[in-house]
Amino acid sequence: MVGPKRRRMRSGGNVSTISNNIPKNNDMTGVIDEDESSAQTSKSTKGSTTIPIFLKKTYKMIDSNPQEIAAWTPDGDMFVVKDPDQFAADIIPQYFDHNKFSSFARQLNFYGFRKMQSKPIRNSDFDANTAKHVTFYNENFKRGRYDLLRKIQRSTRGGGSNPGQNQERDINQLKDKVINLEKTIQDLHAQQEERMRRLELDMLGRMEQMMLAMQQQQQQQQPQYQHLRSIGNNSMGGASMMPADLHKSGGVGVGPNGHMNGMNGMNNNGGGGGGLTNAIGESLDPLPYGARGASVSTLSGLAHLMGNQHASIGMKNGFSGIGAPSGIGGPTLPPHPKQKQLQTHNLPGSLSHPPGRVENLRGISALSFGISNLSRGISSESQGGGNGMGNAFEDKFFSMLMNGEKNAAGSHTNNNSMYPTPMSAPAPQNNMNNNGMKGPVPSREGSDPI
Amino acid sequence: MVGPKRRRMRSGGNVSTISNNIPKNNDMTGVIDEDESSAQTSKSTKGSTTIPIFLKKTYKMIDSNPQEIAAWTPDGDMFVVKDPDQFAADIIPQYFDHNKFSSFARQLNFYGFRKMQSKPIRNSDFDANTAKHVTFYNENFKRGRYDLLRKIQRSTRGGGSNPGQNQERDINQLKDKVINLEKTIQDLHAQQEERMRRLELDMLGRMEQMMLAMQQQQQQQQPQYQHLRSIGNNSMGGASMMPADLHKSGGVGVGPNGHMNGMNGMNNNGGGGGGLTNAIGESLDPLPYGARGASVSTLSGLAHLMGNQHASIGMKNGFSGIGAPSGIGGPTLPPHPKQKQLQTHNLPGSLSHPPGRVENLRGISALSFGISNLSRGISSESQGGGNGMGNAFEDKFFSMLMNGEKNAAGSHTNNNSMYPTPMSAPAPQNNMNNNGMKGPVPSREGSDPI
DNA sequence: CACGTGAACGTTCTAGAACGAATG
DNA sequence: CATTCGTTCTAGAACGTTCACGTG
Repeated sequence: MVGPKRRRMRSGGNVSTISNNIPKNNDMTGVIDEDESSAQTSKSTKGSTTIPIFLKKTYKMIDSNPQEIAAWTPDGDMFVVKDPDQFAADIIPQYFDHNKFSSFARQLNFYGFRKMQSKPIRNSDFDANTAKHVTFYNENFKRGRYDLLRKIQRSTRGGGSNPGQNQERDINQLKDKVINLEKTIQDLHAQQEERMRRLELDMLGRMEQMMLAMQQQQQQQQPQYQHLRSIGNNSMGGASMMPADLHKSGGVGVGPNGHMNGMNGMNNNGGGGGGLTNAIGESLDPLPYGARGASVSTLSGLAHLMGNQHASIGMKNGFSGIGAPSGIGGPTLPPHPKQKQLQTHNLPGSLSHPPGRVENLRGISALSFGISNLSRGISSESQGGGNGMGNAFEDKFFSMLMNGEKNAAGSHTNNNSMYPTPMSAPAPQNNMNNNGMKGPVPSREGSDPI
Repeated sequence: MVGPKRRRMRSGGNVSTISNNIPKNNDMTGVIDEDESSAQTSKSTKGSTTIPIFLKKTYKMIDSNPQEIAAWTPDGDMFVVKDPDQFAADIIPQYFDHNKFSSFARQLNFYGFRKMQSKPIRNSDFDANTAKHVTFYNENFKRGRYDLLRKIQRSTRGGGSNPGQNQERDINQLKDKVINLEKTIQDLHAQQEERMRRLELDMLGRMEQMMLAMQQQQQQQQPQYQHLRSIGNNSMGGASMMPADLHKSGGVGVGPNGHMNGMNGMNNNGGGGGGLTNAIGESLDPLPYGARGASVSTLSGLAHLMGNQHASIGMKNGFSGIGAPSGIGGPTLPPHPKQKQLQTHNLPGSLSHPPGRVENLRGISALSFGISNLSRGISSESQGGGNGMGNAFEDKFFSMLMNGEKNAAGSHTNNNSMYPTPMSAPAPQNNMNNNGMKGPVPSREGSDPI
């Protein structure tokens, strides 16, 4: 094969020339070749076993050349071309069909070799003797490890010595994953909002209902006579009403029982779905007393509250949500929620909402009516009761905030880990700044003086 | 230019990769290199490990230069160039291909170093000896911590020349990102529950308030015919009413029990729902009527509130949804808004909770009383009037959610540093603010002492 | 003015593309 | 003719060095 020429030298005449020069005996015989010689180029076999000719030649070249021109590094992990010019002129042509160092380097490149930096840390270290040195490294190209060559494959080929490819795949997969996760998160957010919205609507609806009911009752009652009647009849609406009567009359099982009864009555009304019942049951636990009591009395109270006096009270809190903002007019009604929110919102800017609610709650709590108790009871559920009324709510919010923060925090940590590396990250500046800014800096100043 | 000619070794890819892999002949001997050398071959190895040549050189430069010209600060956290001119003229050229201090500084800049201020605060403090001193600081550039250098990366760099390393880095980053995202999702799930609960509590609290207010009003108003009243009260549905009566009359189960009773009544109305919310919502659906009845009685109170006097007032504000909308008689009001809402809600079935709740709303909506208006009014506040009723609340909630999300989000991206502290703060608002605020502030200023 | 950053230009190394040659 | 490899030339990416600009 090699024998007679052939080889493409290709390009310029020089090369060719050179090649000519070259005897080509190539024979990189020695340890190396033999075997393959035949195998050679053909890709035939292959599998991993096939060793590209370029590698065989290069290995032999480094292994058997004058140390002054090219050689293995002391540890045998890399090879150094001490005099590229001479190497190109005298050595390369002996093995390849050209005499260009760049072409040799390109080939090394195809096979995954890397040029090692040769620059000294200190220029002073610069040594004319080594200045020209060019070192190449390949994980599987080491002195005495001819066997490793089979692991090296040309980059353009499927093979893959290049880890890069696999990694790329991984990267793409991960990117897809990230995209999906982000999407999921967005969906979750959307859902959350949706739920909250619904819940609010639901609550509002309920409130309306209550309002209506109350109004109606009032109307009915006013007539005076009716009430009684209503009782008998409507009773509740029954539901609740009924029980009441019952209780009275019978002195029913006041305690829980009484309730139960009442409930039952109610349930029947509501009756309906099992779901309801469940709900009810649960709900009760939490706020039982307060809630009830509150609610009961409440109504009338509300009017007041909302109305003039009370409202103001609520307002006091400061937040207030509700009443407060409303200022005068608002005064009466507690509707507030929003108002407060608004206000709060404005203030904080960022967190606006959450706080707002909290505040509102507080305002409410301020009312200090039985309600407050209720609220607590409620809140207590989640948290634990003891706190001041407002507290409960506040706590909730806090916790909420906390959670939010936590997340953030978590992210931080995590992120940190992430970012560090990432340098690549979009905003380098940020990274830099942050780093620089934070911790260290401050402390340091003092030091300056030095 | 300057020095020896150009050498640039190019740090680029090589450096990194190479450095790692490389055995080192490079010379950056000294303490420095060794480590890397081993690193081994594969370029794959660690991305992070790569240390830019600039840093190696600078480290070595500071570490091995005459103390008179450049040195570490006493604490080893920074380095000081005592005589920039001499440093530029004599030292820089030994390591780099130029002799300009500004170029050196520019590089330091790329790697995140900050120049510490050395100016004296008082003129009198001026010291000719230190006047020229220039101090640079980098969180990961400290005496005896050569290992930290790997954490420093060039700001502009996308990755290094080495694809492998870069890819690895990317992969790690992506993996971290995935972890964070997954965590975020988990948190979101957790938060969702929490938020819903809170929202419900909040709403319940408000409702209670209203109830109380109404009751009070009622009482006030009614004084006349008390007998009826009791009834009337009861009416409420008994719920609330009942209790009242009971208390009065029988002193029934007073205490808690009494409440309970009331509750029952109420609950029934509102719902017995367990947690207030749930109970109510649910209960309502089921038993609309009853509820109403109950509520009605209550309502009366409300009616008043909303209705004529007070309510109207409140309404004025605009917010308030309640009163305002209710306009005159609650009843009169056009319920609509909600209905619509409800409907929409219903649609979504998907969300488990929501739906249920929604439905409740529907029931309510069905009532189509003035209440609906009320609700709207309320909602409107937050948003601005025009929207559908629910909007206001929705907005709030949304915003709330948003905020929460933001935080989370923030965390991902920015926050890193920021949040850490927040949690502690008592007031939610504060927290938020703090968070945002914090991060940055600290950073630099201190340093400047100047 | 000082400091930090952006932009321009040069250098180095790696990778892509084009084309020839050899093998089957 | 299809495939693979060799050889060149060129493009891309990243860092290094300078110079200039904006902010305080």
